[in-house]
Amino acid sequence: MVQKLVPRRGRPRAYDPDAALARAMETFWDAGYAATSLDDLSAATGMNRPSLYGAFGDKRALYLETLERYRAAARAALKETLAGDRPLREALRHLYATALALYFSGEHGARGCYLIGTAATEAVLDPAVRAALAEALGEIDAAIEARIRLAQRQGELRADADSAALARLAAAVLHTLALRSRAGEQRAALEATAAAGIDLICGRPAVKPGSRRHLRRREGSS
Amino acid sequence: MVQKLVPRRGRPRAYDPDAALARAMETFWDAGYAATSLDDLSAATGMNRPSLYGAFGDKRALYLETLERYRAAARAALKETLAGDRPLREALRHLYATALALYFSGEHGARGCYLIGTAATEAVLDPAVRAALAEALGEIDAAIEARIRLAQRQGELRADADSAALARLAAAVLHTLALRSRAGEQRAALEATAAAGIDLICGRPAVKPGSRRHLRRREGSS
DNA sequence: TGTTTTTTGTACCGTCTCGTATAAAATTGT
DNA sequence: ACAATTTTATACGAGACGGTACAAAAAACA
Repeated sequence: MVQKLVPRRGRPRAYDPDAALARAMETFWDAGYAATSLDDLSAATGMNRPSLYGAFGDKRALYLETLERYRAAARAALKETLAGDRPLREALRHLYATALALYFSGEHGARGCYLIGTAATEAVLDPAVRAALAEALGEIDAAIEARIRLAQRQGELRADADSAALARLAAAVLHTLALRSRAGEQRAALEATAAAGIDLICGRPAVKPGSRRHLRRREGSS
Repeated sequence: MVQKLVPRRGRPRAYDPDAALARAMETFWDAGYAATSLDDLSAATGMNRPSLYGAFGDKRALYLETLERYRAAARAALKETLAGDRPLREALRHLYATALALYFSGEHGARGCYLIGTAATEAVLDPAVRAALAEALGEIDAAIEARIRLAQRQGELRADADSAALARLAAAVLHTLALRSRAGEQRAALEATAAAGIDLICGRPAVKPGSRRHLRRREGSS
């Protein structure tokens, strides 16, 4: 990653670009894009304004780069948690646990998902942000759908289930965790909701603890 | 509602406070709280800045009032769509259809839910916004849970299902619709996701169209 | 008609905003 | 040691920002 092989010609930069990007992301994450000033970013990264400009361009370009950075991290997390070496239930449990750990990692309290906390607001009026958000959501859907199809091939889930629809609902659980954590809900409540979502998606209906007698299911009325 | 009974003493106000509040909300809805300036609000409402100040207080107080207005509308919509005069499936279908109609009603394209589009961003650093958001989400959960319990009493849903957990997952479908519409997803895709969510919650598994042979369900692996 | 009361419209203030110009500092090459 | 190159640091400028003072306007009261 670090290509410091041939030393550059002039004065060496006093910052690590990727670390600065991470700090900038932290700042946007708490306050949102619009409420974060260049002074805030300068203070968070330790870079003064001209250096910020030279490294990333203007505020919006910097923000778009943080979105790409977050997407790359999310991609890696999806690949790791949804690996095919364990049952689908375990994979989803791992996915939701990893997400909650991230959503609750803020210094100023829980802050949820970076995309939902910052990009969702800008998405209406900024096409680039909207595109990044839509692509990120699509990647999550696709990764979960691929894992569900694997579970279907392995006989964990009935083969005629709509894997795409189920994946989008599994992603919906992720979305609600992100939103609710940002709204201040307790982590234990979100863990319970994640577990209930897994039960619903993987085939066991949500049942009040203490009254799970038999697991057959009523059919819908229509 | 209108108490114009006894005419006030001084010069009559040239605006309708509630209509102005609605216009202000439209403005926040598109751009978010932080990116909306008082000039934007002045232009949208037709009120000049001193009038805005006299009527609502500062920008934040005005925003908090729009949140209350939205919550009141949401409360009314929940009551209407979740009425007990039809099956749960129909009630949820009506709820999601009403929500989608709202989420796609923006002038600058779909904008999703007002709370998710604006309040979620401010919630981390503004306790009042966070409280309003949390209470609004709680009201939605509670309304859906009450409707689910009714369905259980009427035998539509098995009585030992965890109504609170199911309600939070039904709300999660609402949250994902709000987010995805703001991300630019097509309305038809969201309608399909809503239908799949109803199937999952009310008891019929999501099945690929064209292969719904029998409706029995696999059990979870654990 | 004149006084009182409330709202409107304009103009303004201090502050913060983003972005940049400019010079000093720190390195490589010769 | 000196020139060339790149980054840093300070400082600045034009404009937008939130919020308010003040006088004109429009109504009810006397």
